[in-house]
Amino acid sequence: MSLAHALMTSLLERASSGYDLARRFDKSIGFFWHATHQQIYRELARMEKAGWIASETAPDGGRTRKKLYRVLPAGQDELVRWAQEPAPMLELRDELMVRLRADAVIGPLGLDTEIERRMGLHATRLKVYQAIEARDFPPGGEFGREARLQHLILKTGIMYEAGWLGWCKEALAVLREPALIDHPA
Amino acid sequence: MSLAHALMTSLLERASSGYDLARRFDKSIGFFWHATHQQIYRELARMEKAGWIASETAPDGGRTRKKLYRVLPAGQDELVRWAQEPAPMLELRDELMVRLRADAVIGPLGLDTEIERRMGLHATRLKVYQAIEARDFPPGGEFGREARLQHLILKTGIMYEAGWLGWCKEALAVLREPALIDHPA
DNA sequence: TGCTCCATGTAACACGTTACATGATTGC
DNA sequence: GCAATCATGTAACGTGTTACATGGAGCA
Repeated sequence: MSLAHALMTSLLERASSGYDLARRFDKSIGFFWHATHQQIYRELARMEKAGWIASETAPDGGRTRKKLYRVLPAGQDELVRWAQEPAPMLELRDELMVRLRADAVIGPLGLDTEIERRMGLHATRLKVYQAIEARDFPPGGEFGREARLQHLILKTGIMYEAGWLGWCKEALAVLREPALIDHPA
Repeated sequence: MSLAHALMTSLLERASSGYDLARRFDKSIGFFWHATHQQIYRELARMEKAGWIASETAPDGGRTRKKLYRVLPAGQDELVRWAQEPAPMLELRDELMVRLRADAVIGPLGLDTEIERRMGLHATRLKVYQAIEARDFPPGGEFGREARLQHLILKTGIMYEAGWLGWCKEALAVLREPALIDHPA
């Protein structure tokens, strides 16, 4: 399990409530590691029980129910330990591959529509990442270690979306080759 | 859920037993959609109950317990229906991104070793895919619709592994920039 | 008053992983 | 005879998803 470690990393960057974390996991961090608020609350409760994090009521005089979590030394130790064990690779496990295979066996299923839809999604995300890059990492800027690593993560997203965008174009070309229509099977 | 649909696609290509499917999901198909034998047996039982597939004892005179599954019309209808609904995108959800972020916040954690390990894994897979491509889709060959789509799927794997291989090189370069060691944080 | 957002949770279910179990066949 | 492989399964658990529930705060 590594949601716990993702959350601790976020908490080290800034002490937060579950709600705050859920929103951050819907934006920046969430582009690379998505989690719902239910998952987050459940995991925070476990981590507190394990002694990795501690909570205090937010310094707003009890106006809200907000709980602020911070990472305890035991939690940081655990994070360091975990960071050094081998990480499982991200598997290429895409339902679209199954659909393409089904299309190959059964016959044309109209997957080009679906691929066009996804091409739009990838293009949108790519633009978002590129906008963030232009804003946070302008060319010519001088950056320290932390910023360079964050930039690397962002560039991973850019590479990823650009790669899939290119793939969509190729896939559409293959699906629409006249030969595929003229000489079925 | 789409393991059921992946299994039906495989069964359409060839009627098989759970054991056969498990082996195929450990090789060719498994490069794009992994599943353990336990998952497969459980899913086959469900699918038979749902009337999507049917089993018969293998035509080996009862020498083995082998059950051969084939897809029923209801199963193929379901597969066609499913193939036409939108497919969830493959999310970039890689523990290594979390580790890089932790490294950015806490300080150097020696992730270059891990990245080198993964670089080896990607390189190995890439070679496997390229060997399959050279064997099954030699340049200059003439292929029908089915083969072209299978080739597209294989090329997806090649693009994917080659992309990550390139990423690993860039990540190593960033992690080893002297500036990152000379001017921490 | 009613709507939206803040903030935290419970419950049930779907899916994937790991460990364990059983027995037959094949090859040395 | 013994080990490896064939072939099928049960059980328990961890994680992720979806639906539902609760109540306060801010604003029109």
